[in-house]
Amino acid sequence: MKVTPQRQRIFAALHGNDRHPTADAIFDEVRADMPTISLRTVYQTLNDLAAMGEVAPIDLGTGATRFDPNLIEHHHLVCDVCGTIVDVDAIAGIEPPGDAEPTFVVTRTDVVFRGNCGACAARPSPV
Amino acid sequence: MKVTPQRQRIFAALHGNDRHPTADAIFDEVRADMPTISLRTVYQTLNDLAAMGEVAPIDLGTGATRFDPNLIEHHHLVCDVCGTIVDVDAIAGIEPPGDAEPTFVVTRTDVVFRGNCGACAARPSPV
DNA sequence: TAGTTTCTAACAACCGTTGCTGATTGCGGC
DNA sequence: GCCGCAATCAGCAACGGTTGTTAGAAACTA
Repeated sequence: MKVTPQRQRIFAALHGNDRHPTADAIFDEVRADMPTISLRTVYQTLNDLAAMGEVAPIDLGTGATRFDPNLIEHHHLVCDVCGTIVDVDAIAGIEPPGDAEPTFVVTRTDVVFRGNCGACAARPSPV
Repeated sequence: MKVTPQRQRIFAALHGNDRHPTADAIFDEVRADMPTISLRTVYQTLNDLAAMGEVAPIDLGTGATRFDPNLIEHHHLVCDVCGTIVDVDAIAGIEPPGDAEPTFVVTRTDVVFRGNCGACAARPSPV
């Protein structure tokens, strides 16, 4: 895997960002420096990084896949109003009730808390 | 909201099905009885039912929105190999760590256990 | 029966993503 | 320095899932 300027820039864009950007957001940011880069390259690089375990792709039901440079196990708060995503520490001890599907082997547990972030909860409902 | 044959059939297809079908799967099933129904009508009806709270749309990262007639709060097991989805009872007491984002108001907690279902775990890895 | 409202079907469009392809780049060997 | 190979990149087209639009059909009301 070669270290190309495109990849360096994409990698940097991810790690300077705790907003869980979409591929499109990365594309916009990188394009500010490299006007000729293509969206295709961004997708390709993000998928490569994900395959190497350098970033975690997450799908929070917001329509587009997001990429998370935080590799430590954690969960997410998602604001239904503004779409903001916030990391929270993983919670220990979550597992399926023992009487359900005892043969299922769990390899990952995704927890998403949905609701309103502080700013949106304080604000009166949007008109 | 009128009760039309199309809606009745779609509603029935959902409630006779615990596989969390996609709109497309519903479409195929209903079309067996009503060859002229359009995919558009299925989507529209499913969205209407969801808006009324009669079914719950769920996005488990499988690419398409699924519809769950089970309205009681519950979580899901998702097999990474065969895509099977199984309901499990909700787990009490899951909430974000108290020291994180204390102003966030949680309205819903989605938990997805990913891994291998019994059949897929038992089977030797697919060649 | 005419008017009004609701629903349906068909089509095209949209979004996020990926397959394909030809051009480009970097690197090792000679 | 030159050649050939392999990897990469950009651009476009295409794909799956979903929704907007619209014209026509159906049902309900007065």
